[in-house]
Amino acid sequence: MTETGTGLPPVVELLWGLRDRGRRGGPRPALSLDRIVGAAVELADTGGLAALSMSRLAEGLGFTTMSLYRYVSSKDELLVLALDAAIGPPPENAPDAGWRAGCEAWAAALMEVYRRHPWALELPISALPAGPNQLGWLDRVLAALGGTALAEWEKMSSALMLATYGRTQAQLMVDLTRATRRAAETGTPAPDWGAIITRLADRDRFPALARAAAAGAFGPDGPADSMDEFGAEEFGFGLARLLDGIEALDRGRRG
Amino acid sequence: MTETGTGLPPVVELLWGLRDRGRRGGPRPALSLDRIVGAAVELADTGGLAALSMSRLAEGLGFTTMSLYRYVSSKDELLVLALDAAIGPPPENAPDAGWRAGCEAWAAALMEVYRRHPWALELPISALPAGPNQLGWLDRVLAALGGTALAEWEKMSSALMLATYGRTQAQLMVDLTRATRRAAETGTPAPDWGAIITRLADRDRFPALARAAAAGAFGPDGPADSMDEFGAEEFGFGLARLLDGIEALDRGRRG
DNA sequence: TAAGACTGTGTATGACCTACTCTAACTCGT
DNA sequence: ACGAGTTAGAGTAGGTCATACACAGTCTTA
Repeated sequence: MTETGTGLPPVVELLWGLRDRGRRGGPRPALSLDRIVGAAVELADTGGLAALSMSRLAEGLGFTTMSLYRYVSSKDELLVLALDAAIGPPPENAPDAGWRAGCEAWAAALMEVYRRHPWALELPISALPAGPNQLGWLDRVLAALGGTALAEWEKMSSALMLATYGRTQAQLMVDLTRATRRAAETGTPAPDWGAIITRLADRDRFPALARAAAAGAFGPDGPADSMDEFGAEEFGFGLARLLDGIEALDRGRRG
Repeated sequence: MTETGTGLPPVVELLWGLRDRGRRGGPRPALSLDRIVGAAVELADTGGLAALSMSRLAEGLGFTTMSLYRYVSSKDELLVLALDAAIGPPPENAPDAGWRAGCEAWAAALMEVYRRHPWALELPISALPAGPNQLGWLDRVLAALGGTALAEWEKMSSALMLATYGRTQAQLMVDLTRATRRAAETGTPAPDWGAIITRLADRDRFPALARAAAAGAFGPDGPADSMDEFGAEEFGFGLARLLDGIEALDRGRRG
């Protein structure tokens, strides 16, 4: 058994590097947790989560599969570590830009992280964040929200909303680019969600949906059609509403 | 090959039951897609996504594993079908309750769906919704938003935000109950995220986080601690902000 | 220098998804 | 009524995956 006595869950200890008790014997380790996690991130970056198997990972490192289990107790544990590593340190806040701009920059940076590591979107968000990088990001958005008069728990809730927004928006971006790229590769036209909906949205059964489809709320002329236009209007709509809502509360709090 | 000539993607055809060309020969089918999908939902409901394997599913139905592949081309396809089936038909809108109450009720109903089928939260949201039930839900929230002066694409974006909110909130609920239940079963105390954060949030490295932790933004006294209090304050905070933001835009639009 | 601990290896197991083949059942046109 | 064609489900088998376990070699420490 590996007793470290911190009382923290094992994954958290690994995340924070609290397992580095000095060696008490045995061969000098040729591998390291950092190398493993780094290689895992790289592998997932290039081939997606499906490409990240313990055997492929070990092979890439030049070790046997089972050697990885000296550093990680399960693949799930490794995924948690890889996620925190992929997220990386948070961006610095511009100190005097106002809380709203700070939140916007933070959300944009988060989306950029997901764009670079799309496999992070495939991971089910199982537990609340506990890694140093995840907490770093959380700290930064809480700091940005420090410019408001919200209570601390309200800032926390707002931070969660912002993080979710970034994740969702990144998901849309990634899906779109994937579909576009696949269409270009295979020659088949990209399955056009707008066209599909327009076809399926029966006017009697789905009146509101049919109206939206007819108005081009999605589809070839919708604002979310091409990657280029993606940033223009629709991109920031949800974020703007969310920040408006926070701003309204802030104004109310200030009296 | 199975040419149906609708031009729709294969999964979509299955979702909408467009594959029911009459039989042209062969034994009378003893299985059916509906039975398979229904059993899959049931299996996932009781044992989670991990319990849903093609072999277990077939065994429960009294058929061989490979027989399922006469109805479904891959497990992924089955998951899409199971998801739409689990979601079920949308709730009816109260006609004259106002758009805000409508959206709130819709979000609550969505969370209830996720509570009943927590495995749906484990599915990576791969593509945009296209199943009849998913489109039904989308139609209902668009209808509720019909009470605003928003443009159609703005309603669509708002609907996405609301759906994401419901999903995220359900995720939190499910995580919480899971942790609580596991703690009760094993006797070990539930890993208290608040306590962990409080321990890890160094005042110098994570000042804003440390402040939040000190204020009890999470932790034993935080609003999200027990399942009972969960609904009280924090529960609706994000939704309220979101709806405030939409309402502000609506007021602006109305002049 | 002996004891003990630890690292990486090799082997093995069971679960999983799914491609392919085969047999028997059923429909339809004649 | 019958033969041709089609299909449903069974059976087999292959490949990948996560991981449990035992072993041999290597380094620290007393």
